[in-house]
Amino acid sequence: MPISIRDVAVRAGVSVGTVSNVLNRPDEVSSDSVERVTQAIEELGYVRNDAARKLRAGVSTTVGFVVLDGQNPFYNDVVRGAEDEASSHGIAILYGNTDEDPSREKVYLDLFREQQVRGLLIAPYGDVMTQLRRFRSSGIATVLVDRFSADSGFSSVSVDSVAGGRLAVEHLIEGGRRRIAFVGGPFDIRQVTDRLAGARAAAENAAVHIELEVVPTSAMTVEEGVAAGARLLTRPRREWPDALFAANDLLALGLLQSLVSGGRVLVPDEIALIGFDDNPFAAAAAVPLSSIRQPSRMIGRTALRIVLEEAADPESIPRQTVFPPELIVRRSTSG
Amino acid sequence: MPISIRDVAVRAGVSVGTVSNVLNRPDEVSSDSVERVTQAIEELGYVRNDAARKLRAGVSTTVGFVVLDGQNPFYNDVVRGAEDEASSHGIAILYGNTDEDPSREKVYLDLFREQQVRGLLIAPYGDVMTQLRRFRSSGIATVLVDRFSADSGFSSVSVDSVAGGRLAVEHLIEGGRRRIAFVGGPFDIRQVTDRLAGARAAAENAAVHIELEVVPTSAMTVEEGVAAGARLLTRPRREWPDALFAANDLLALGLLQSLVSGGRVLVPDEIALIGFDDNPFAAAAAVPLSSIRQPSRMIGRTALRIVLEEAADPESIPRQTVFPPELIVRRSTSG
DNA sequence: AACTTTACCTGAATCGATTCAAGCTCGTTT
DNA sequence: AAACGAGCTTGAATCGATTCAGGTAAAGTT
Repeated sequence: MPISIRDVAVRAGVSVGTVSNVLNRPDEVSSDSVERVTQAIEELGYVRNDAARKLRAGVSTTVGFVVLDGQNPFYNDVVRGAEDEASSHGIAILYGNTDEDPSREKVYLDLFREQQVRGLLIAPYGDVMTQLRRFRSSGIATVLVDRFSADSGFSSVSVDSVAGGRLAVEHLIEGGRRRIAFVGGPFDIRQVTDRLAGARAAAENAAVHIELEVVPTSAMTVEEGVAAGARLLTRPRREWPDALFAANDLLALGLLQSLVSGGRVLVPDEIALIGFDDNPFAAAAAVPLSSIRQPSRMIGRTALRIVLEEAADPESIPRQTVFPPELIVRRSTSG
Repeated sequence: MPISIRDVAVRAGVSVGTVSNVLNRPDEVSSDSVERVTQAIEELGYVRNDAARKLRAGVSTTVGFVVLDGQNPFYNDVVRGAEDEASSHGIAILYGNTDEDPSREKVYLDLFREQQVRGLLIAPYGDVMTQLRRFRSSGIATVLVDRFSADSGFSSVSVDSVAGGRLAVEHLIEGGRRRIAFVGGPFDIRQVTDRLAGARAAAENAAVHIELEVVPTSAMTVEEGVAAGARLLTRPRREWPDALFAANDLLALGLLQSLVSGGRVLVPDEIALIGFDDNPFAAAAAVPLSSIRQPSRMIGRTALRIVLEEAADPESIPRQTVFPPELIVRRSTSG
């Protein structure tokens, strides 16, 4: 026997219309009624039936968030930011983690469309543009997260990865490093190529000559980092780079593990190391890791705010929001 | 102009009742009708309006999951397991991270009750029993995750923390350690006291004399681990314990950082270290961390399965599912 | 031939919150 | 005294999918 607005109305001695008004526009109701209704709600433990509300008023109180790697702390932080903003608007988040699997991506998009979410945030992996256009034609506002896409016609919130790459390599150069290796891949991930582009720009603009080599990986995981580190160390010592820039902190943690285990390499004395994302575990590594911080919570917050605005105003024009990255210096580059 | 079941009915030349039957019990409809309706749905790009469905049929296609620490990889894994199970049932997950804040916990519970979720999974922090009982009286199935609670009248899925504590300390003793410190806190978290109880049991049952001291912390974070490690190291060397058992891997990572930074202590030679949770970053630490693994995905999967079963059968009796923990040995204890 | 059964289909009632035209009370204006 | 307006309240219509009593036609049974 769930309690309906009718029960509340009876208890408060008013009509259902008045109860609804108390809930939605309390200023148009006498304070006497407001009080009686509020009390009745309290006593009965009434909660609005969102399904009925959604059906009649056509407003949804959920926003979908599809994330491509739920295990990566960076995305957890982004979600956390979105949550903060959402809960202050009384909005709940439907969460879907695709683990870089395009078929899961599709499943979630269908599911969320059935739910008629108010809006959709997505950190896309595969080619979801077709799906997303269907969303838009259903009138569901959509914002891309962590992916800049001027051409797609969707709003986006991301960080300037090129600037981030530049920051990282400039920092290494300032620290006196001259032989730098970029470790990352695969190269069909936009963020990877952007970060590398930034690194290249920094190397070319430097006042001194910089050697920049690329050490490709097949994924951005700790394991791949370990493997890449081991490969580097098979070289004769004088061919080692004197600094590594990893495309994200998971890779960097793996590299670090390879380098320091068994006391083989002194970090940063022999090789400096910088990552990307400022993963909370990176600060806690054996040698605390320098990194490029993305304002992850802010990204989530902003994305949610934009999606709500676009949901409210269907005429709104897609906009690209780009945040600047921030250099975080720790021991791994400041020997 | 969203497309409704009525549009589909017109297009297919049948009644709305038949369309609904095609959607929900296709075996009671002639194959001819099924085909015509299916095609009409396809052509019109119709998707069910879940709000109307929920309102009338009272069935919900979402399950709420309230997590107490969204930053902890352990919970991310649990959520991932729940997701897997959920999406195979066409169910979406409403996600709420409380960050150990009881007021956020309350907000989410209200929000999810408004949404009339099919069921609720919760890794509770504060005292939510009152709230939860209200859930149950609304007929919403509820399962506690990562918290055993025979008395509460709710089902639960968790790991035997006492056994885990025992495993950890037995392993340390077998490795020849005799002066063991348990690092953890606060002690109003059930998992902490359970893990300590297991540690105590192992120490008491050992064939040799074991000194077990308790080093309390005010939270289970990396920072607290670092602080606890620093405190330990202020003692004269001969008063150091020869092994540490941290109540979770975040603490252990912090301890490790304190111990090894600057080459102060050899791990495991001088002090062995074991954690709990088998956090993926623990395997990648400077000294790979031994730990007690919880079958986190399995926990999530199972919890979701149970909550769906209970939602389907309101007469069902609450049951406690307890998984065994598993010892994972890495370098930090096997010098 | 009269009946029962089977296999489908139909369409109105229903879920609960919102909305809005219409109504009611009082105090104010003419 | 009649007319008016401000301030509130009321209750029926509505959203779209589901359900179910009732209906129909064809097949099966006696």
